[in-house]
Amino acid sequence: MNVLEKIVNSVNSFSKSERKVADVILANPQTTIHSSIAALAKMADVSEPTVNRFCRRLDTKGFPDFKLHLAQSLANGTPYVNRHVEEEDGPEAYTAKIFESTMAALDNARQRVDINAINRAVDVLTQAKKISFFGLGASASVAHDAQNKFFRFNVPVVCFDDIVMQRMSAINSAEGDVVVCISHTGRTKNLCDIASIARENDATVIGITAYDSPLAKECTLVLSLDVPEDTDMYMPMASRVAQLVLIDILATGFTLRRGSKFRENLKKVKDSLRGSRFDKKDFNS
Amino acid sequence: MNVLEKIVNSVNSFSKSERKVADVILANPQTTIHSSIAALAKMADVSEPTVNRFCRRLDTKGFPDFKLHLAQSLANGTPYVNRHVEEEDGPEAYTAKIFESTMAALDNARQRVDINAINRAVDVLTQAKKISFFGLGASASVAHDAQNKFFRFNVPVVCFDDIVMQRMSAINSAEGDVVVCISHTGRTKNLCDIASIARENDATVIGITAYDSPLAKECTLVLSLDVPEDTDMYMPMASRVAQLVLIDILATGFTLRRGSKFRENLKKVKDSLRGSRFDKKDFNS
DNA sequence: GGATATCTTGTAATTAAATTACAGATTGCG
DNA sequence: CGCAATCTGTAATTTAATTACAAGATATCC
Repeated sequence: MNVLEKIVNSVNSFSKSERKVADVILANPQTTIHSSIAALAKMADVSEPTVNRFCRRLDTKGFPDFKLHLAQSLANGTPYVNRHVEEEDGPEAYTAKIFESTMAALDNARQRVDINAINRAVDVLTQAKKISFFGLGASASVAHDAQNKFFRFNVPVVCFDDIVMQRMSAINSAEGDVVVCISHTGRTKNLCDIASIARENDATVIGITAYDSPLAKECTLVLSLDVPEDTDMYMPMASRVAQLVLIDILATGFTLRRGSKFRENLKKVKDSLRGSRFDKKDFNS
Repeated sequence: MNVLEKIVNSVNSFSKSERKVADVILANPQTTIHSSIAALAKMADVSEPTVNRFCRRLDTKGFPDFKLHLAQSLANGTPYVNRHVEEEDGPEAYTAKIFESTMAALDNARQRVDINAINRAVDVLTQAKKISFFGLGASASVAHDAQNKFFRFNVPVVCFDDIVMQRMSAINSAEGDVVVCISHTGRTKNLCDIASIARENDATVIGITAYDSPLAKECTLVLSLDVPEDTDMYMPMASRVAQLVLIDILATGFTLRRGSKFRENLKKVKDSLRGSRFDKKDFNS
């Protein structure tokens, strides 16, 4: 866990002097990592061994080790201890906060993601006769993006953001088909229906959704991200970015499984765009 | 700059012994930050002052300071010094690498993004009579996502991923309308045309695209991200995530500008979904 | 309410680590 | 081949961190 957070959490278990140390560190974390134990002790108006004991209490080997941990915490972002956007934030503040909170969400997702599930999903996808991506609302754009990636693999891919089309498509699915249902909450009724219908028709259903949600229950395989959504803005933000990265991972896994010969194929797809674009050289000259 | 990268870059300017040190550090960066200068010197089979000189050469104050910098570099991700996915990577490796490279790209974008441009874009958007989002290919899903965010603001929003519709829409634009063109490379001919047409019809054109690209030239205001795309996969990945975060930022800026009363409106939009979802309580019971 | 036990905190001594100064070795160049 | 410049290591010095111990504060129990 992040040392800074750890300090905040265990602030109650500190003694009076240790608390002084905590306050000084939280107030100037950046200064702390460039200070000696003597300097910090002076700032907090305590003795050097107290600082040392403080470090030990946070499960570090000593002061230098503590500084290392602190440096890592600081590197991981958050000059804003609070990453939530607030009313009075200017452009600089909210821009930084959104970048930071998105990165933090990704970091979180990385740690929690189930590698085995990803591997199995890639298995299933590589063997699919047809792949369908379904999402509604904000998740629809994720589904579109997935389509855009997977159609390059020369596999039949469909993507619908319309309930009726999704339903018809699901009813027509058969064994060997893979249906990917995308929903952050996993509580969208229509999408649960789709998953259920697809399963009844022997398709494999992969859910990119919250673990333990109604949708998850309907799926053959669940890829759970569990990104805590910042509800301040009443919009899906970080969760959707994590979903996209997951799509990237699946697509990458897919190409790796297919081998390097297959990769050349992707290059062809990319090169096919050349005619529709301004050439780099043309433009520079 | 990241110390690890710095080491890799300046590997040529090192002397023989310094290079030994560099090799050892690059091979076991995690071990390094927990070693004393003596231990590291032994591992690299050099003397302690050599290690110290090595640290100084990288613009750090000395060995402890160097360790601090190294710790920060490591915290920012990359246990994989090379973040590029490789043929022989297993699921664990490529999953981690994609998360890491995406986060690195976001961090990079955060540092380069032009706050003033964002602020002006928010200005323009808040005053728009109508907002149009246009993108093609991979950028189309970003445009969809933008639509999904901005339509909540009760502003007329359109989004087309079809060149003909885009063109018609652009021709119909008028003063006070804002057209947002999204393209990573900024070299998609059709989209450049759209931007040009929209401008001729007095719309304000915001480009989310590469600085100094043909598309950028056609825009009133450019939001440049300059995320270096990992071309190994021949697919837009990190760049598109950065674009999405930029959309989040614009949407957030928009709501902040409108004030807290407006925010309640967003809650209403979100609450309107309730009927289409399984209730949390229903499900848990 | 006082005495004892426990927990805190600081001082001083010790140990460990990093840095500097200097000298020997190596390499490059005339 | 020899001089100069650069590199590298040894040993001394300095600095920083830790430990041991004692004094003070606080709580507890009779």
